[in-house]
Amino acid sequence: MQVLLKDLARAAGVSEATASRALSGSGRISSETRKRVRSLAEKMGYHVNTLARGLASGKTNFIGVCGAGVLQPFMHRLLSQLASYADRKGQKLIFAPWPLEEGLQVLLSLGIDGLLICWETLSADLAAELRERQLPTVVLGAHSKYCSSFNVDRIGGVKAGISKLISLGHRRIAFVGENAASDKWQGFVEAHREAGLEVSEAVMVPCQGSTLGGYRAKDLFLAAECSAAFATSDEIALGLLKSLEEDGRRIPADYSILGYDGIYLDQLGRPRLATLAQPSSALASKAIEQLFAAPSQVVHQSILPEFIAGDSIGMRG
Amino acid sequence: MQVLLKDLARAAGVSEATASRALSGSGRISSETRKRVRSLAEKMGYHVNTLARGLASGKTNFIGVCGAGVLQPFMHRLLSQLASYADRKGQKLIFAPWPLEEGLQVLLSLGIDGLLICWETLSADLAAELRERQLPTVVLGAHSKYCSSFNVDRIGGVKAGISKLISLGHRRIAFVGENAASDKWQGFVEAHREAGLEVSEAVMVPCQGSTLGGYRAKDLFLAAECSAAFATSDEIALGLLKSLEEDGRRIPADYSILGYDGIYLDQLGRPRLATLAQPSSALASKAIEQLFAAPSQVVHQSILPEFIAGDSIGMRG
DNA sequence: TTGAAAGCGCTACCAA
DNA sequence: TTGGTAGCGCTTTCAA
Repeated sequence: MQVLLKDLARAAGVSEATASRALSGSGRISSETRKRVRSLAEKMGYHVNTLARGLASGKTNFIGVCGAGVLQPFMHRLLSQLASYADRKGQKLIFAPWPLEEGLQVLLSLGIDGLLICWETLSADLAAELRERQLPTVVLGAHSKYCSSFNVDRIGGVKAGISKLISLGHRRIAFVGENAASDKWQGFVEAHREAGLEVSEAVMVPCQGSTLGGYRAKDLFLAAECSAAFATSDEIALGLLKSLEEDGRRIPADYSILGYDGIYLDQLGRPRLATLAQPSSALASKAIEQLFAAPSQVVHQSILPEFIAGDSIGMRG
Repeated sequence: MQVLLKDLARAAGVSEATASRALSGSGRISSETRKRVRSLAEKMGYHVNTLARGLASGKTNFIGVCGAGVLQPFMHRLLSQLASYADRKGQKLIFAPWPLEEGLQVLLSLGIDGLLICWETLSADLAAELRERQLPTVVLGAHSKYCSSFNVDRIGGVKAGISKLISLGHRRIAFVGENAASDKWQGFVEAHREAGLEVSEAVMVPCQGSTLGGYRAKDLFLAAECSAAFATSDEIALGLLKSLEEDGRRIPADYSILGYDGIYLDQLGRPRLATLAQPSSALASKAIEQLFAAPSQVVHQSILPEFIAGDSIGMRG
């Protein structure tokens, strides 16, 4: 049989109320009673029923995680960081890897104490509902009008990466990626301007945001006559790199390639793609911190990606 | 304000009991009342409180997913397949990507209706606890003594893959991977035996199960004087491939490489690694099916990985 | 087919 | 510091 609170209370010779206090950590109670009840709970194999506790207290110690990115490759690092920071606050992460609206309903009906939305923005309607419930919410990897958000400073990150390429002697750098990536394009342009270089739109190599896209972008890239490429995602970078190598070009001797995201940080040893990695550790710690900060404080912050010096960039040949 | 069942009932002019019946789909109730209550619920934005429903009914419609593999790269496909099959049964997946014991406690205290354990086996203790709670449990990607399990037929899969290499003219194939992979080794040997070929232990190239491991295994592989390599994971395969190409060898002209797992199926276009992909779709549908089958029926099944003919294998040069 | 009422297991309030 | 008691929001008997 499942051990219930009343069984525990009876065995300890106290009331259910006292047993509950002993376990929950709050409440006024003698430390001796607490110790006794807790050790007994362990011995008897008692575990609170989360459902009942949540219903009675209105708190579940669950933090819901949803949003487009939840199952994306570069999210592994972020998710495990989030889980570990949350753990220190005694909270557990629950993932709802579905479309935002749907995932949100599940999470809300579970009585989560906080919500993290990853790589997606919040509609006004949803924001209103969340506000009404007073649910602490943080948006990660995007900006939100409605709640605290920790965005990635794509402009600054790309700018720093491109400056690095320029300092390595590259004077004509291709911008390979989906056109929509306008933040990244802006950082790209700013780095050039700061170095006193002109940027022609001819260095823009449009391609789909996949490895295949990068693979197919080779001819356009070569036609752009650049000595280096900035790819707006690591997938693109890897595809392009592969395709250039198959063509007999050497990386980084002939061409330098800089990626974005840091998807393979844990996986690839050498040769490692130089990339602008998502600042997952900073994002995670700030997000969790903010979730438990004064709820009235709405904070917006942008965090720079981390420049990872890999083996795919070098001095201009 | 949050809309509660009693608000809905009052608005519909029925008792809470009736409103509850109208929503839950079971219970005897006139279809007219049901329709009225349901449309009203939608209009008023009513959502059941999962906590309360779970507490009262003992059912949550949640299926817990835990085990070592939950956040591994090749699990993406499996997890989304699981989610979609579960959805058809009106169930939602909840992920607990922590060490098994810990994740299990969270899930159990949530009152899940079923449990999927991925790529891990169940200890006798845990099995006993699950049995006591009568929680339908299925183990995926491993064999279990204690509950239904759908394992991957690694032996048969590798055997088929190696036979394919043999049919392409390869007579001496390296086995690159961690030594622990004994199922795979067995399949490797059987394929040779069936073809009337001898297997020398000299073709065993031990290496760590990472891209870096594969990258470093190059010299040992070359020393083994094989025309093809079977790597026990795609990471290893990719590392080895990369390292050989850097060395000026052409794949598959000079060497054929076959991987295992299918981690990049969705991501990489060309060139695509030939691999033995985890049979995620079959695993997912069978697992969900079994979860709702007669609980007394314990089923054990092994499913063949899917052979993906990529561009990394070819006729012996 | 419906309504009234008794819980599900726990926490929170009040009084002692 | 403790115990009694009234719910949390829902489902599920049992009668009607």
